[in-house]
Amino acid sequence: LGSLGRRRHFQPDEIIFWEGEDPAICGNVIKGALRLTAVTGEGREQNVGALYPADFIGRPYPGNAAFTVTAMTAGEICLFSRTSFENFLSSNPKMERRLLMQTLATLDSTRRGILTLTRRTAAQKLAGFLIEIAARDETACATAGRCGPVTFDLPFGRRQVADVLGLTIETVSRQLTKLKSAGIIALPGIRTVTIRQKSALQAIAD
Amino acid sequence: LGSLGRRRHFQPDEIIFWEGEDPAICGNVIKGALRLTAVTGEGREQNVGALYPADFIGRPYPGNAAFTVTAMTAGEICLFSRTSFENFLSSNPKMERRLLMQTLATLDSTRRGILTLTRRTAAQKLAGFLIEIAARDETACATAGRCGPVTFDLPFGRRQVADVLGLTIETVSRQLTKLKSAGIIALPGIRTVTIRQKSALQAIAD
DNA sequence: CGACTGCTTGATGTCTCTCAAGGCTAGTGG
DNA sequence: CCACTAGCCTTGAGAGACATCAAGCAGTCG
Repeated sequence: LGSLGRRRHFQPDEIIFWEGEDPAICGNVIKGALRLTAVTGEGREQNVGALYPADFIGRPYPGNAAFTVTAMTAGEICLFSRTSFENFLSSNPKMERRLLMQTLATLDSTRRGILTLTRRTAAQKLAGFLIEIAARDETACATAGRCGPVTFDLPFGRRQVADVLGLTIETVSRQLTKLKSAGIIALPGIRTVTIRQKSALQAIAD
Repeated sequence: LGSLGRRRHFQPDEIIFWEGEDPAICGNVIKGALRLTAVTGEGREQNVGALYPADFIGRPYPGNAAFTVTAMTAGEICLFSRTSFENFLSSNPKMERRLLMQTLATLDSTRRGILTLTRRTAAQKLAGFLIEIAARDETACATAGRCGPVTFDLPFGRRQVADVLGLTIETVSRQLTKLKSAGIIALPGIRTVTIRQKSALQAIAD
């Protein structure tokens, strides 16, 4: 698929695209995680989406990037120039269809995310977030037993968790300690989380 | 384009698709406006998007509808069965590309909407909402002078405004009366709004 | 050791929700 | 024509959740 692309590695917090510029390139995530952020008038950041392996990045057609793309973890992307990508799509209608399906799926999950951000309490957001991260981690590692406690690393710090969930770092921290006090999770390391009672966490997430 | 589609008219509050069913049809909006809503665990509704003429509706590939589609106004849609639509796309790669571009644009504006819903106060949300509706109405009618007061009808009631903005009807009502008291808007009718000081409204919206 | 960064914890404030009551309008039936 | 009812909107009082402001703590790097 991507023999005509150029591989590029990235480090955490590296910025791939800036909001407002026209990068004229697009590509696919191969490894790692990136985030899309927009900035409010007051200068606050808000994550509006995340990109994981196989996700599409950039815009295949002219226009300024609507969001800044920043690396959350180390990883790798495969970049194409826009023109070569367009040519590729034109000659591979199947790929174009696949891209369309994927974009529609992303749209659905983005809309679903709106619910999370608007109609949930901080506790619900955080519980849901932990479950989601754990699931993503679990599929990658497949180490954990179904019922036992699951341990994983958050791919980033409190600030970024807060930006994803639309909260402040203080609220994130308080909710985490509350979950810890309740015995639902443990925090063996600063970025390490152990889910001790997944059912309870699920109940909070609703 | 749509000679193979079936026309269907709809009335306000008519439900086109239910969340969770697999409608096996998709189509385009021709006239009117629809909204996509999701329901929280507690039974509260939240608008996650709106559909206007030329927007795509439904899913072109198998899968349950992620959201309920309800008419906001009277209007008309052009519906295709999924299979005929897929065939159409396969034989018209240009249409498929157009649909892809449109979906990407929708994704961008949906992500942009997340900012509005998470990082803005009730006053900011409502001010921005009024400006947006006014602009949409204005382009349709093109009656109003650039600087003078603009009068238009809200396409729906307080409850739906609240659902769009992620607020309660009480908060919407309070913010409206506050704007009225400040002389920024007038409310000649229950669903009619006059913008008296657009610049002030814009300043509040940020 | 001291500066720095990221996390936690506390005190206070404010915005919005919730609950509750009252008003306006429209439609209905006597 | 006038109660009467039903919806929708407004308005108020109170509570709760989260943000903000402000320290304090624990690692890390020079």
